[in-house]
Amino acid sequence: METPKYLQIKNLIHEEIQHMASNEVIESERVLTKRLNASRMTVRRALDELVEEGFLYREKNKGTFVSDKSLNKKNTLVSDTENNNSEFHIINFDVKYSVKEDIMKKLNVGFDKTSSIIRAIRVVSRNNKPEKIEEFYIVRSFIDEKNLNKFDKLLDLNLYLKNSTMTQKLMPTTVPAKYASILKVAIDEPIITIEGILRNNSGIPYIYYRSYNHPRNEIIEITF
Amino acid sequence: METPKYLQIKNLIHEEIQHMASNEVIESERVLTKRLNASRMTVRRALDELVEEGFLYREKNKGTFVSDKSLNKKNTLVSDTENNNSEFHIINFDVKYSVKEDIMKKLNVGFDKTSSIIRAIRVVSRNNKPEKIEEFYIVRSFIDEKNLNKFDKLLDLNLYLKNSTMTQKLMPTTVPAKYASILKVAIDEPIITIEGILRNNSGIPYIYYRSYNHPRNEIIEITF
DNA sequence: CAGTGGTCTAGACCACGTG
DNA sequence: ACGTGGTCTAGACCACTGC
Repeated sequence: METPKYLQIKNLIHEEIQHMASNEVIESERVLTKRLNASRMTVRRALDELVEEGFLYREKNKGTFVSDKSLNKKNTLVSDTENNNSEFHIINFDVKYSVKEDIMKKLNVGFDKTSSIIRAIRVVSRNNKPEKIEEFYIVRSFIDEKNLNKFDKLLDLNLYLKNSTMTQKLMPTTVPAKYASILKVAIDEPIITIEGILRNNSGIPYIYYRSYNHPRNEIIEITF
Repeated sequence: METPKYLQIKNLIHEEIQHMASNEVIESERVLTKRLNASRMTVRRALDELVEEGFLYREKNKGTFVSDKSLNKKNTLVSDTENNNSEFHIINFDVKYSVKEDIMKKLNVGFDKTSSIIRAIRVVSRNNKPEKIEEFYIVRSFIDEKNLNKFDKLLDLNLYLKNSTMTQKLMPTTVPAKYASILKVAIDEPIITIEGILRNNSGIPYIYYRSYNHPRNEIIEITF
C-alpha cells in the first residue's frame, strides 16, 4: 500500500468534484464508504482534508457540498512553483560564510565560519512581467545535500512547511534602488516588502527571506 | 455530554503543556488513552488539532513534542479581540441603503433598497497608539438580529470564519487624507491597505472590509 | 524487543432536518 | 421514519527507532 487509502480517496474525490457545480451535494459518507470499500473513519479523513482546504463544506444533517471554486484556500505570500505559471529567473547564487550582520542574527549563526549560508536572489514573473524579487538566505547545514543544486526544490518554501513554521512580516516600503529597474517600479513608489523566517520544529531558524513585491493588486492575496 | 470529549482532551493537554519546556516529549498516545479513559482515535483527534495549530509537533517512531512557544500559528491580518489587548474606538456606525458603487458591486447588492448595509468604522490602538483604521460594510440580512447591537461580536471577523471564507488583498498605498491625522501618519508615507471579502459557504459575499495599517513593523505578521 | 506514531476497520449512539 | 454529519470505541497491523 504505497499511498495511504485516505489520500487515494481524497485525490479521487478531488477529481470527481471538478466536474460538479458549486453547492451541489456529494454522495453521503456512508455511500462513499460502500462504493470505495473503506471504513467511515477513512472516508471522513479524506473529506476532512478537502473541507479544510476549502474544496468542500458540510452542513449538519444535510450533507457535504462542493464549494464555490473561488473559495479554495490559497496563500500567495509564498511563491508557488506548481500552479500559477510563474517564471523564475535566478540573478544571484552563491555560498558565503558571512552575510550582513542583521541577517546573521536572524539566522542565529556566528562569524566563526562553522556554517555556510546559501544566498539566492531571483525574479518571479508572470507573462513576462516581473512581479517580485526574492532574496533567500539558507543555512546550508539544514539542507539535504541532494537538493543543493536543484533551485526549484531548494527555493520552494512550500516544501519546507511540513516540518517547519514560517513567520512573515509585511512592511510598507519603497523599492531598493538596485531593484527598481528590474521590477520596473519608480524609486519612490510604495511597495510591500515581505520578510519571512522559517524555523524547524525545534524552533531553530534556518531560512531568512525577503521579497519585494510589485504594486500590482492581484499579487498578494490570501484566502482562508 | 456538553462539549465533545476530544475537545475536553484538547483543552486539557493545551493546559498541561503550558508548564512544559519546548521540545519536551509528552505522554504517548496510548498512555493518554488510558489516563483519559478515551479511545486512541479520540486522543489523536485532540492531538491532531493541537499539532495543526502549532502547539505540538510529532516525530514518527519517537513521540509528540511541545513546540517552541513562538511558533503558534496566528494571523494578525484580522483584528483579534481576545489576546493582544487592543483598544477599539468606533468612529462611525450607521445603516444605509446605498454606499459607494464599487462596494455595492463587491457585495453583490443592488440599489433597490431591498437590503440594507451596516457601515462601521473603528480605530484599533494599542498602548494608546493607533495601529489601524478599519471600515466594515456588512449586508444586514446575513447577520443575527441579536448581534446587531454588540459591536464586539458584530465586528469580530474571526467569529465568521467557521462558516465562511475570507479573501484578502494587500495593497501598498498612502494613507487617505481623512485618516492621516487619526493614524498620525504623514500624507505621503507608504502604508499597507488590506481589503477583505467574506463569503458564506455558498460563495455569496456579505462582508466587505478595508483596513489602513500604520507602518509599524510589528503590526502585520502571520505565522503558519 | 518494546514502544512510537500512522493508518484502518466495523461497528455504535447522538441530534437534527426533511418528507 | 429515515438519512445526514458528529462523535466515539476497542481493537488491529505497519514501519520505524532505540536499547
